Amino acid sequence: MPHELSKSYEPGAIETRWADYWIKEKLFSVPTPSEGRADDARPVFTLLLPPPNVTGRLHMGHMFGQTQMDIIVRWHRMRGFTTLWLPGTDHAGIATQMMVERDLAKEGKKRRDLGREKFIERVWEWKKLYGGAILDQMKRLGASVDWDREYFTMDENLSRAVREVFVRLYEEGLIYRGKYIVNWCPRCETAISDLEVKHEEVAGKLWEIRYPVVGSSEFITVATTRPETMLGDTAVAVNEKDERYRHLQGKKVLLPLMGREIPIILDEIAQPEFGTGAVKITPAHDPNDFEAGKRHNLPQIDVMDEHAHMNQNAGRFKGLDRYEARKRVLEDLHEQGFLVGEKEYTLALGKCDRCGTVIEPRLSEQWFLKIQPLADRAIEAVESGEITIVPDNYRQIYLNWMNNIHDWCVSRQLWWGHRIPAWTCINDACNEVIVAREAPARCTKCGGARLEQVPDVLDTWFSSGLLPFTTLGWPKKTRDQAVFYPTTLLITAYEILFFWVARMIMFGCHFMQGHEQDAAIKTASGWGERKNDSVPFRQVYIHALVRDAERQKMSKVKGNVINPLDVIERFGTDATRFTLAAMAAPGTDIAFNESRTEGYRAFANKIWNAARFMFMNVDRIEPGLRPDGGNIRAGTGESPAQLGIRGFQPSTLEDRWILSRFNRVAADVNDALQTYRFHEAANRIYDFFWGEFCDWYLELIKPRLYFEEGADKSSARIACTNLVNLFDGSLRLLHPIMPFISEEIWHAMYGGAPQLRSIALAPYPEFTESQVDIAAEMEMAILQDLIVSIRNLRSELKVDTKVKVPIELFVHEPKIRRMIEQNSSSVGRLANVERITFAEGALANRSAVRSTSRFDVHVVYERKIDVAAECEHLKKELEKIEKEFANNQRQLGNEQFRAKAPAKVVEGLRTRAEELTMLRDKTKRKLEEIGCP
RNA sequence: GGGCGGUUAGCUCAGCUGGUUAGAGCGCCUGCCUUACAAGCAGGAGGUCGCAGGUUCGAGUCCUGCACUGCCCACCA
Repeated sequence: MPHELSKSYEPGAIETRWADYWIKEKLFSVPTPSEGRADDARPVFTLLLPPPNVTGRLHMGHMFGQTQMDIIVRWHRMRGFTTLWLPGTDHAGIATQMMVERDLAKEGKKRRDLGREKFIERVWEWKKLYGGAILDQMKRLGASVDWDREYFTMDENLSRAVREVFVRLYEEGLIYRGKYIVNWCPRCETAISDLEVKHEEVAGKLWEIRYPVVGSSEFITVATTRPETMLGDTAVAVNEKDERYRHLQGKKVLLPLMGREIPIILDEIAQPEFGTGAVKITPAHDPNDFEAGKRHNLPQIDVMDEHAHMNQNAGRFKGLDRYEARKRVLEDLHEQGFLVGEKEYTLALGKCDRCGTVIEPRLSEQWFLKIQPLADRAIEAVESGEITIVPDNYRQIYLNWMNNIHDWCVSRQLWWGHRIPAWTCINDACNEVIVAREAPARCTKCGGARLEQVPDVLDTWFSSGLLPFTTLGWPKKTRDQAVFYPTTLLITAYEILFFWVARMIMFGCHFMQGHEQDAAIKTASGWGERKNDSVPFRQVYIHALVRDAERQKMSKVKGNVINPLDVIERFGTDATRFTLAAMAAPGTDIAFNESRTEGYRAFANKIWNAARFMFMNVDRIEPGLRPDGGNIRAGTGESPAQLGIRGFQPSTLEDRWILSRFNRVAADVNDALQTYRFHEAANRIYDFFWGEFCDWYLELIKPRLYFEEGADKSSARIACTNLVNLFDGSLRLLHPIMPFISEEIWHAMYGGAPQLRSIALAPYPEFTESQVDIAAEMEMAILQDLIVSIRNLRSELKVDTKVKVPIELFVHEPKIRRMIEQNSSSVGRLANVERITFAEGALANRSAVRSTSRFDVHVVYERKIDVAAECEHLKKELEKIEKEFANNQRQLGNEQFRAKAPAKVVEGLRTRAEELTMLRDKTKRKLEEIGCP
């Protein structure tokens, strides 16, 4: 049966077909390995997908991350690991709630119009409607996740685990409830954590207001960037050391506009060098003032409501929005002569990460996680190397953050999320708060039956921080945990290092303390020591960010978001993945550039056509021929030597050469992937496949394939076998980066071998030393040099493409001359040469000659060369040689260099010196010969 | 206010632990529809590696300073 590949490469159809096939065949599903099963002998590789927001849409950042994950995952699977990539989605509290609220707004409704229950129902509907989108998109990317284990952070079992964690932490005294200043978003109407506040430098003002000192004609001047908060002032602080205010100790000031007498206190919050040295204290509206207020027992006067509108405590300003109030306060202060200064001032304004609204520090009752004990262990885990962070510089960033961590406000005044498992007794004035796994029937204090669950939900990151173990069945002790925990690796973007990675480490170390991975499980090598199995993962790889072609960070607001599906639509998933891989040098952000993708689509097309070429010949010469590589299975104890190219019978120079080159590439690619140098892996494969396999090898074997009618087919058969096996190996090498085209061609090659389900399960090529042939590589390099030299001369002499020219060749070494003689038909074919005449002496003093240290080659062609152009060329050439030679001699003449540089380098320079001398002399003679001035 | 990264060909980027002649893709120029591929083939032009010092036998690579640029972190009014 002839192999079928359509004439042109159309990625769309191929890619969707294989994506469906992989899922239908459950190719990437990993059943729980049972104890003592043979498979347990295989090492385990586990990767948790950073869960995208359930209602999210795929953007280039996702695709970038997932491409890298998929490459690593497929690579491990092919290398014989039991490979689990665990997918899921996050309920994304604020983000999702906002979307649904926006949707409601179209109907002119607010969430309170519906009420909590109805609203949540609506979110679930929304989730059902849009929730699968991102997963469908992932399928299009070819992400080889285990779809059978897909989770959602609000699944019942995960929710139960969240409650369990909360209750345990509460019982351990690590979760507490209290009234503190938190970051409040007036638009989202909820508290948010420090991490969710983004600071932005803006030009603002610093106003100076004077407060009259009671019982004196003096004033004390304070400075503020938020004058409206003065309505809630309960003191003015000055520094003890500040002589200017020493005499005011114990006195009071009359708060303007409010007519309230407030004390002057001594506190180091006031720094003499800053502003006037006196500072207003508003304990209900500023975290520093809050602390100062506690130190001095000051009342807390909250002058705003949850919308940041002024409340009854703001007197006549009640009802005004905070900025309107600011304006009016300033006007009034000015009128009454209290406003004495206004300066330009740059301030770092905190904004809500989600909606951009300016944050209001607000006094409110919240739940906090006492972080220090957790952080201590999380620091230890990284410092001790139980978790390694790559690239290394993120390690310090992580440690800095962890060392300066504050308690985490985990409660949110939202409706969508895990509701805090706490109940308030509303029986009379009891107010007892009960934290429990399930709703209690009676109050534990007063015995009353009227209990109400706390309305708050938990920060989204609270539940996602638990995923490494909750997705494996925690709190139950499961076989999955014994096998897959700790996960091997985490690949993620820097953005969520603190939000997510840090929390997972804290929670993992805490809740999995004492956990031990089944001793029979071999973990992947290269991921640090197995000292402590409570960590959620052994290594974290932080990848860079994708920017647009102008290096701008992509954001919906800017409208510069590149939709990967558009790119995929035009160039194919494989080409898009290859682009991302080829640009993914660790550490640096990438500017997504479509012209690259276009180039890699051309690469896919090149592979496609090479495959068509192969099939054309196989069908003609040896129909039914299949490669051998797929018949060996990964992880079955085959020695590495057997994982190279199988069934390859090197019978010619080009055979020996390509086999050797292939093994070098395999070595480099494995090496590159081990250290996340995706770009290097991609480039190596690209250069090999196009630059060596297609440009040289395929061209060189054509004479063997195009045998004469009735001639012996045996060398054609060998050529075919080699071709097929090499192609098979190359596809396997390529597969992690370009899974679709490799699968398509691979199946065509193995057509009718049903036991081979997918190239994704075939072994990954490894370096096989016995297949390296240094002599072949050297000889081939000379041959390539010769062919290129002839092509150069032809081009300079403007020889018509179709004309075959005779050449004269002088080779110093007999061995090399013999080698060229043996391969003269290759030279003839690839350089369009009619016949080769070997000269017995050097050919340097002739025009139309190219020289290297190994040979002189002369193209015999009657057309007169362009003397002027040739002169210019030769002069330039000579100049270059002289320059290098001078440099070369300078170094060799240096005694220090000869003494200190490695012998290899010195020797290299000496050899080069000889070459250069020879080339210089030849070039000079040529110049004379032609008669250049 | 701290910390981190970038600056290499017209454009987008490689260049790992310092070592002989700094690479690729795209674009550009020349010639080819050569029976796998014009999404191709062959050849070519194009770079004082941001600036100034330093270390070294030797610096795109290490150190210092500067300039420009981007990012992150930060409860000083």
